[in-house]
Amino acid sequence: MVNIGEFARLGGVSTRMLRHYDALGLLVPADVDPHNGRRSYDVAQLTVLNRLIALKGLGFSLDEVGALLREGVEPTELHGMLRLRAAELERQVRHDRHTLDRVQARLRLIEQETQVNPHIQTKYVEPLTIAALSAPAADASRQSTGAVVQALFEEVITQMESATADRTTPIARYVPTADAPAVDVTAGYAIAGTVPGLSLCTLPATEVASIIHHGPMNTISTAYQALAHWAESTGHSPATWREHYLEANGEDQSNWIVELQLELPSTSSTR
Amino acid sequence: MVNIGEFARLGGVSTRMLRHYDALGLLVPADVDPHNGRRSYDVAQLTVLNRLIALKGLGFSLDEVGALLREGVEPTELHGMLRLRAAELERQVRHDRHTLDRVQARLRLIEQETQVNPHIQTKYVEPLTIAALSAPAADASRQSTGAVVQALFEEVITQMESATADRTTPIARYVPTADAPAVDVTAGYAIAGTVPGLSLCTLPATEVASIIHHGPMNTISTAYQALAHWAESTGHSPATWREHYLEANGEDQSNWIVELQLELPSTSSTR
DNA sequence: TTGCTCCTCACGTCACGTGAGGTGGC
DNA sequence: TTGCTCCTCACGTCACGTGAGGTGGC
Repeated sequence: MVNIGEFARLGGVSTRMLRHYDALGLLVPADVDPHNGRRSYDVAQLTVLNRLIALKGLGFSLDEVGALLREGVEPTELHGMLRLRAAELERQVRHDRHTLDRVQARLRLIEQETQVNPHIQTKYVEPLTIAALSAPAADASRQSTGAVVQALFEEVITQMESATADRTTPIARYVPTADAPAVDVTAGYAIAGTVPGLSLCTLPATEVASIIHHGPMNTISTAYQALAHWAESTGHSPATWREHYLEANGEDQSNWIVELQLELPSTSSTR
Repeated sequence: MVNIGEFARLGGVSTRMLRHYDALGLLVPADVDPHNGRRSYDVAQLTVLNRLIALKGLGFSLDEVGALLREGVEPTELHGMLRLRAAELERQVRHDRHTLDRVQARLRLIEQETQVNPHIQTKYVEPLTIAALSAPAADASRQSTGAVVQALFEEVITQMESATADRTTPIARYVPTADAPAVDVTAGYAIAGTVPGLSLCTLPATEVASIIHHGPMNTISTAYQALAHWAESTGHSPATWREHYLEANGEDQSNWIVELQLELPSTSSTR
């Protein structure tokens, strides 16, 4: 039997937290002096405290931790709660990544505006699973692809809305076909889980050359030309590319932010 | 000039939020009726609202948004704030990923306990940058590697503490050397940024066979044997492997959770 | 007797959601 | 006159941190 200060030290928590857990009934001291209210804990209660901390560390609320601590939670029930938690965390991670992408795009925009920088950046992108639809376009020009992309997104949005899936960054990918000037267009949203009516496709991890465009889509050719110029001067031939619509809300396109990514074929390096 | 309800609809926010932004001085209506207090907004104020929403969407607090909205923020200052934000988001993503790993490990533990499942799972792991140190061990046995790993971790922790870098999952990687039974051991923590005195090394993305161990390290051989048995039966030769110490706090190892990952050489597939 | 630990309120945090209770405009 | 929108409080959210003000134990 130790007092609250000692128990807190042993458990690596604050005394305030222990009083809080007591108040919530999560971890009641083994004994309370009826005269002065002082709490005494059994050292064996450290096990409970550790489980409490572990569950809290998995991101459960104290309410949920309480439910889990009370004996009688069947493994299947715990399993269900953990699956929910995992799904939440996946959503959270995707959301934060999306925000991070947007913050980084804005950083690069500022750098472009203040200095005459090489706007092009090469980077590695991780594999990306998107719920998407595909269709061919006659050629790689914006005149040809624009309508195709728009139609695809409208269809994708319809499907996702009826499935109440949450959307993050819209992404389009353009792949040259064997059929001369025609390109295959894929458009969709990064997602976890599945959406009925949409196929999930995983865009491969790859090295890309990336540039940020700011403004309406009808002025994006500047960025494309810069990217094409870069590709030419570095000996790459433009091929498959992607568009990440990082800020693209509403019809007013004047503040749209779009990242163009040119996929660079792996130079069959070490790997 | 529109009333608050109309302005809220146009901006896609709640009237409550508009009143809140008014109270905080972030977005004051163009006019307020002195008699009945009704707010009127200028449609041109939608620009401000949109900027406010955009900044909030990047994760800035309303206080910070306020500072950014007041004119006179220089690009360099905004740049600084965005860099801070990006760093925060990276930390957040790493933290949530770590939590997700732990939740998933517990899920697999429950599955192992309830059913006699194949405990081994193959999966793709993304490239992982860790602040780490390396040293050779005489052979791959735990007797040889154990002391090396422990010494490495102690040194890494010392360096990171003096740099006040925050640690997440401890990770060890074992790579066979040309020098017969000896293996190279690398131990460290996933991290962003750099730590003086520690080299950053990026573990490659790869397919792995993974198994979860629960309990003290002196009982981990069961898991190793299962993994070795699996490798043998599927035609893989055990080679490079990793240990993720998902739950490993304090000296009491009885609740440790460790994920073993056997790297599978890429079968030179499509990519 | 002096520190030290312990106690119980109770406010503050962050960005609103959600009523309660009431009033002016079409 | 009836809905409809608007108004201003003010509580609730979540897990504590942080004093304030006071008391018992070594």
